[in-house]
Amino acid sequence: MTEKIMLIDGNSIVNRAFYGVPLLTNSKGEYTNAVYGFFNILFKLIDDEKPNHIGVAFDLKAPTFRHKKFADYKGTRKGMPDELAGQMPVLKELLRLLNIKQYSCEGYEADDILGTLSRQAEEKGYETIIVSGDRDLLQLATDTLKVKIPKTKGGKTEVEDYYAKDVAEKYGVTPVEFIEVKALMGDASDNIPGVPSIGEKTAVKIIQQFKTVEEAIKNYELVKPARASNNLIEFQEQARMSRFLVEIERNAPVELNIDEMPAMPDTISSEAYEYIKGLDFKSMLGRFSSDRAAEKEERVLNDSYEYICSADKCIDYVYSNFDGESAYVIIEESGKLEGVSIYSESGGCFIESVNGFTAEDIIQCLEKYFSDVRFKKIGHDIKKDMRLICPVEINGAVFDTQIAGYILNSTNDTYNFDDIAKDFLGETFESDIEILGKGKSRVSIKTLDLEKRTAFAVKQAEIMYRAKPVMCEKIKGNGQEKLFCDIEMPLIGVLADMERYGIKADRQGLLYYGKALSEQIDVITEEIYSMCGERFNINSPKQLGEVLFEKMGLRGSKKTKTGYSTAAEVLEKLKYDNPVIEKILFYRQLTKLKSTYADGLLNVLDEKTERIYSTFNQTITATGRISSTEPNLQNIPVRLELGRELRKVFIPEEGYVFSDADYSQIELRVLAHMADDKNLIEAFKNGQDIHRITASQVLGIPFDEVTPEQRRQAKAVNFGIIYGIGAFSLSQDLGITRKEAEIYIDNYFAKYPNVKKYMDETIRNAREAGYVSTIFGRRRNMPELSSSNFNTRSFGERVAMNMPIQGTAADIIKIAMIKVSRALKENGLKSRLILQVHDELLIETYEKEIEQVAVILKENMENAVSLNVPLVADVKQAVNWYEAK
DNA sequence: GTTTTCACG
DNA sequence: ACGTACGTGAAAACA
Repeated sequence: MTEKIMLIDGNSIVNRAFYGVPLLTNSKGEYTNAVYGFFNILFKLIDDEKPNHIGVAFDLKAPTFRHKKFADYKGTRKGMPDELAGQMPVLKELLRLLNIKQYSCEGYEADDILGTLSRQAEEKGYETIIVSGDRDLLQLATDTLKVKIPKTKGGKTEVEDYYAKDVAEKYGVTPVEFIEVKALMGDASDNIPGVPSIGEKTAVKIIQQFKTVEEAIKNYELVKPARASNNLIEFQEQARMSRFLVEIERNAPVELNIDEMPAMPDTISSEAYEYIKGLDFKSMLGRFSSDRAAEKEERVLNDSYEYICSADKCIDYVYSNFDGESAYVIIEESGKLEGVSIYSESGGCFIESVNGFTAEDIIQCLEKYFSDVRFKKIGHDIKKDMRLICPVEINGAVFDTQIAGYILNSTNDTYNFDDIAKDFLGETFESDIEILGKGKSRVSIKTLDLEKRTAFAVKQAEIMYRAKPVMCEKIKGNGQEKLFCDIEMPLIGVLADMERYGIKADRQGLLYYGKALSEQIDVITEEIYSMCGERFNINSPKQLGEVLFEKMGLRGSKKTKTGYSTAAEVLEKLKYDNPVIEKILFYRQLTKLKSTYADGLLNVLDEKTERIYSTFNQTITATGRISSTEPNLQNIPVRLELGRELRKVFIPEEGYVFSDADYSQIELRVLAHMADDKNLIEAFKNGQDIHRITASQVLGIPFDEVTPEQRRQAKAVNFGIIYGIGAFSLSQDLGITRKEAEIYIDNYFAKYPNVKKYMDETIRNAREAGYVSTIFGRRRNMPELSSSNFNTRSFGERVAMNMPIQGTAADIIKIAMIKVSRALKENGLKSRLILQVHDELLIETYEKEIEQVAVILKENMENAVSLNVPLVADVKQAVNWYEAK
């Protein structure tokens, strides 16, 4: 076996990790994000490459030979932030405990150590890999030496691999020439001057022609453009200096010794185990075996935890202990209740279903506990519980810890017990996934012994009970009580009802629709095969890309990470080059409808009731919207006629009709209100077509003379404003030049100056406060705004502009849903709310209640809140969802 | 499990 | 010079 060596640029990777991972702390309040991120990247690299020797190089604080030659080298660099500096000793200590070899060398940077060690490794014929976040290292790539550049993208690590040929492909020069290019273009982050007026494009061109800086200087008359030529001669010393600074030293005084460089160990010392545990890196421990890890941490079972498996004892214990406020957890396995745990100051119990004492018995025993409002209940994902124990109702649910977690930070992806324990109690709790596993290796709770499963069940309730006051305090501190108590908590029941009712679908219609699609797909598939001259999987972007762009030679296209893009927007541009393109686009439309909708919906159509039951998630979106899953009923086709036909299969039950109401332009109205822009408010007060008004005002033409095309453009601008517009995207969307788009946007802001002011202020406030919020106090944290990465920061700015608008609209319709649902119940109507699609509500309406429902919908939606602009909801009746628009 | 594409507001 | 509008979920291919 050949030796495989991985050499890591420690400083560069820990920097990436620090900025790529949010500022985590362990339970002692020490920052750990950079160390955590470093090891995440390291483990991924090790899993991918399986090196048998690892070394990590670090810079020293002392000045290097580069500083001695050029005092300003890295002069613009700010020092490490304190949050990172404090983690460096931790990182180094942990590496030491894991026996990972560390290199550093006085007077030299980590780069030079890597350059030197890799040279020695190559000379000995070892397979060598260099890892760094710094592209300067690409100069070291050869046909056999690979440079890996990890990128953290939204929490995940992706790695780009570069051999010499990859550098050539991406940058148009060889790795060695890469040094010359950098010398000419300079590097602002290292304060390497380069040559003025020469940027990447020009530098590459010059080096492609002359190969080296020296040659280019010698032949400066031939260098184009003229400005570059002049500067090259004038700044030639600066260019030589830059080259010196950029080139990595490959003869630093360090010695490679692979015997001192073991791979990542499988087993670690108890010292290392304790150290990792102290950092709260639980998941990391899973990689290692250890003497200590093997000694299972036997938890001492709290004596006050009561185990209950009989009706008598259940009733006796519960009703004599939990009459005030308590937290409960329903333990469920594949949709079936296995047990219930309850916890309060007076103790905790686990009521378990065992032979003879069934799930139904438990529900019966606890009926009063759940349905009587005098038992104040803290739950977690109460909506799920409502469905689980239906028809027994849950009343008096005062606090849902999952939703509270979401309100306090809407950007987390989970709000599980372990998350809550960590975030609000500063404790670690082994999650159900850690204890029971996930996927097909998940085991039943029954496999745990009695004490363990009692502790496991009751601990969860205990966490909720203790976290609640902490969460309450934060909610109050944020001014979010109303949002939580008056919107999110009451919404739980509304959503639970919607899930329980479901929506009726016409099975025959769905089958017929799918069959018609299949027939068309068969025909068009053959047509595409014959037009392309071969049979292949049209669904595979890879195969399709090869056929279109390689075999048929269609014009080059934008590449994705893995190959050619064949997305509709790309194909659309090639429509006139080959008739097969239109066929493929149509094929895509057909197969999407068939697989996702026709087949997808049939799969979830209940055979007994002929209804479809979606799940509405209340804790997913970063903006406050709800989402819909299994199936998603919020993305049923409507824009194209063929897809829209599908809506005909969604029908009301016998004796009922649909009442469908949608808000008109709710987001733009919210914007008008929040920005308090006179012009925009006036436009809505006049009650006319808003896009047309925008066109007329921005273009300065009479309302009646606006052409359909002008209206279309204004509509795109209006949408763009809501999303945090950019001239580039608007130009793409409208097929106009960037310049024209810019003018359009400028004119828009000139006409609606308060909108501009509002956007600027929102971003400024967000940067200061670290979050944005809606009128009702819903928040989204915005760490992106202080990112040093341009793209991340720009994204943050767009999000900051969009979230308050989208979020306020979401708040408003949630309020309307609660009001509508209450009105239906208070009036004793049979009609029920069954769907919400962001700005639309659908009510399955009892025929005799049509008029009443129409009034309830319109009144409650339009008066859900009072803004500076009127809210308008249009209500329609229909015999299916297709007709409702 | 990740990537690509496409359906909706 | 960057890379390019906000928010979702599902299916199929691919690794």
